[in-house]
Amino acid sequence: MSINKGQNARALVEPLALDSRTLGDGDLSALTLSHNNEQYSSNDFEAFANIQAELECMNAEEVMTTDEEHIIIGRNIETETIVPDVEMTEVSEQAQEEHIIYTTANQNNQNIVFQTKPTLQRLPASTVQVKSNVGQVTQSQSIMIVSPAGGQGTSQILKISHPSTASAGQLQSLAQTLITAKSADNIVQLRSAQPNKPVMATSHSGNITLGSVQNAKTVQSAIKRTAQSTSQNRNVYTKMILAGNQTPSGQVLITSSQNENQQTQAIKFLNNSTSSQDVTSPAKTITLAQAQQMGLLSTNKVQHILPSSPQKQVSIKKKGIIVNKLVQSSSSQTSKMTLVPSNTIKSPTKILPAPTMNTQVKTSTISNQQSTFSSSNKSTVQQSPQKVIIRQSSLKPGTVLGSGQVIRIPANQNIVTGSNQVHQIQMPSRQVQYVRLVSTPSSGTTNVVTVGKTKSQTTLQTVGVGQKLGGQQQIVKVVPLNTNNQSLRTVAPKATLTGSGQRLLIPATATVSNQSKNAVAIPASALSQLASGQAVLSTNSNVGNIVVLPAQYIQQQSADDTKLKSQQATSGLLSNSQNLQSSTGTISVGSVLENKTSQRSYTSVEPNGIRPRKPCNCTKSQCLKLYCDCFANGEFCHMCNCNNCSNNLGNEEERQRAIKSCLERNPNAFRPKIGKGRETGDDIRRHNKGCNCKRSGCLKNYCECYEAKIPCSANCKCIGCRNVEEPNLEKKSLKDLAEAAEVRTAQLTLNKTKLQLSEMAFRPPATSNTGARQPFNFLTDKVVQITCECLMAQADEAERNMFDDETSQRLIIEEFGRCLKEIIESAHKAEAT
DNA sequence: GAGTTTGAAACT
DNA sequence: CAGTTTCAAACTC
Repeated sequence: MSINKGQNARALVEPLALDSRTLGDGDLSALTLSHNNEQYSSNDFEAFANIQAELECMNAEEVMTTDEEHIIIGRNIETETIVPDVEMTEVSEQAQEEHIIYTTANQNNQNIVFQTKPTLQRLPASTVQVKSNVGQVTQSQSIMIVSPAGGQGTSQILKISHPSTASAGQLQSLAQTLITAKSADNIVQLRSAQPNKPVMATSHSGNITLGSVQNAKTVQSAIKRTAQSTSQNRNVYTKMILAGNQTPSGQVLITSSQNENQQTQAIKFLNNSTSSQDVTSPAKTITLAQAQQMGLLSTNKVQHILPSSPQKQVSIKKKGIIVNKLVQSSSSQTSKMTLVPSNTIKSPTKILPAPTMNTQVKTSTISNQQSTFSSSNKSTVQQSPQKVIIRQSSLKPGTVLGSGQVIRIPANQNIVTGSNQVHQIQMPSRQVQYVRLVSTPSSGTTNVVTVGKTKSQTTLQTVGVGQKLGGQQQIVKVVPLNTNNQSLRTVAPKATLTGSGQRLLIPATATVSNQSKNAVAIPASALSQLASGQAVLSTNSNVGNIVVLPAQYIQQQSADDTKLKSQQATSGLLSNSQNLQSSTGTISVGSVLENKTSQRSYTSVEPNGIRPRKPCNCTKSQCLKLYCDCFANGEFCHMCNCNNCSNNLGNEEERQRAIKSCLERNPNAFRPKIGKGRETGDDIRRHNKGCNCKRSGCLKNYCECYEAKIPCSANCKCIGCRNVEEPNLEKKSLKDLAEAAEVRTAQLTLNKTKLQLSEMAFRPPATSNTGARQPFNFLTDKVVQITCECLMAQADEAERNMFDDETSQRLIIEEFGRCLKEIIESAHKAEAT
């Protein structure tokens, strides 16, 4: 991570709907490998793990790609047995072994490696080890798929981009966290790949190698060896495998690769299914070219489907691999995915980005989010965005999935893509939700993704995306709306949108309108806020809707669903909520983050470190006015006590109108009120608008400045302000500090009042009929008021200093004289001008 | 927990 | 833009 510091990671979370109609069998079905007839059950993986355990000495296979992009293809299986997902990895440079094929040394050419079978190994959790090859790699990406060993539940896919150097410890920490989070039965193994050794996993995983591959280099991972050298442009991979033994605890497979060329990615699948088959099919790895040769891929149809950066992803576009794509953008960037915790956060969900983009972004609490998200339309995003597409195939109705679920793509699915990089995959009838994550190239941060699968009949899916921007972790969850089910406390998405276009619930900014039909274009600010936990609602008239929500919203829904549990006989949503919790809770991102960043647990602090907001109690505003803090902060009401609340997904239109109305009144309405001062330095926060307190002395929470724990500034129009900057905290007693603060407060108040008086006097509101500005013309009520305040302040100061009455009176009179003098002088100045 | 106070937001 | 009203949070009892 240290390598990538300074780079901002951007993640775009997109709902993807997979429409089987749009994509013919020739497209994605072709992606199915020859062995796709095989179906793998959860037991398969277990068996596979056993096998691999035997072969442990040989170490697991490693898929090596020097390239930045990885494509993951999941196959959808209607049966309970689950076919292992296919993994596609682009390989641009060497580093391949027998099974690993890389087609071209040219980085522009990107090969795709399909890996159908994950490599599993069983190791006691305590044996978690991370051995990573050391390279000068600046970045690496890993994809984790976590699926419950019991076969129940949905698998989760995690994409982790991380600096290669730091990956080992982080991965280890992550692995441990993941393990501990779910169950003790999880097995974690971290291996460092080493060149020159045959990759075990690939060998017995049955990778497909094309003879056409050239320059393939073998990369081997040796167990228990640390990479001694990352020599010569070879890819170095670190593999971490987390496997849950039996129980529905999730299995996690983590693979990280490192490359000296600054880009390495490895994708591992750990598939677990409910079926009882004992045989696991070996993983297959093929390049994209191979896939084409094999006829698995049609070169044409899929062409435009994949989001891609203009430069490096070209080949992929041509190749038309659609399923899951990971693109590593810039060489130096780092990204990381972790699981989003489903901890209880009782705070409203952020929905809306600030209307006007980019301008204020760096102020206040969301400053970290602002990094340079740009809309997908922008070229900057497209240069080398990281993209992750997570898709979930529908399951048979009634199928209960455990915490983890493997993302699958039905063979006949089609991907509809817009001009934007954001792609949408729709599965109309199934309401399967897909989410793709796109991170902008320049970002070098970590992404957190959690994918949870819900019950078949529900469209609820959670995807948590966390970004680590500016050193802060941010998590976003994507939740598809259940169009027909009310249990989500959300109203069915309105079909008002034309066609299947998706839109974002972003207030009134023009950027939204630019998005193409099927693509969701998230403006930079939107993404920024998205990263900070705001939500994006996209509605698709045809298909299930997906809402990007902060992690806590998931929990909210879980809680809400729990409430509904007693009410609804059909516990579809309930199961959803359970799945959500299980999926997100299986692997606690919070703990992961905590391990890494020592951040507080999500229970009390949001991922970005912001304390959760208090629930509102609005009664008359419907939570659609700025009176409502939730609304004012662009959040959905969540766990609030409000009445007749319309600040929720169910009142989208109404809410949008309210947002628009607010923006019309104040374009900055949704901007943070607390920004950073300009003149006094960037470190000082200030209230952008200032307060207007009159009676509280700005020392109670009525005062927004005081509430924000910032001193009043020149922006404030408060009267009798005592909320001034604290003096330097030295080694003084509390009494001394209090006295000093009091004196300072009085002085500042006095000075401020004088300044106001001066300003008032200098800008007289009235002139005489003759045009001459006489001093008395300046004695407006305001001036009188301020003068009185000056006198009172002087009296207070005298009292504080315990002057005697005579002295106090003298000081007050002197002050009065000073005020009069100032008024007169101001009058003369005005007259002169 | 009810009532009051307060100041921002909304309204005129 | 200023004054007033509305509103919800903060505060008090």
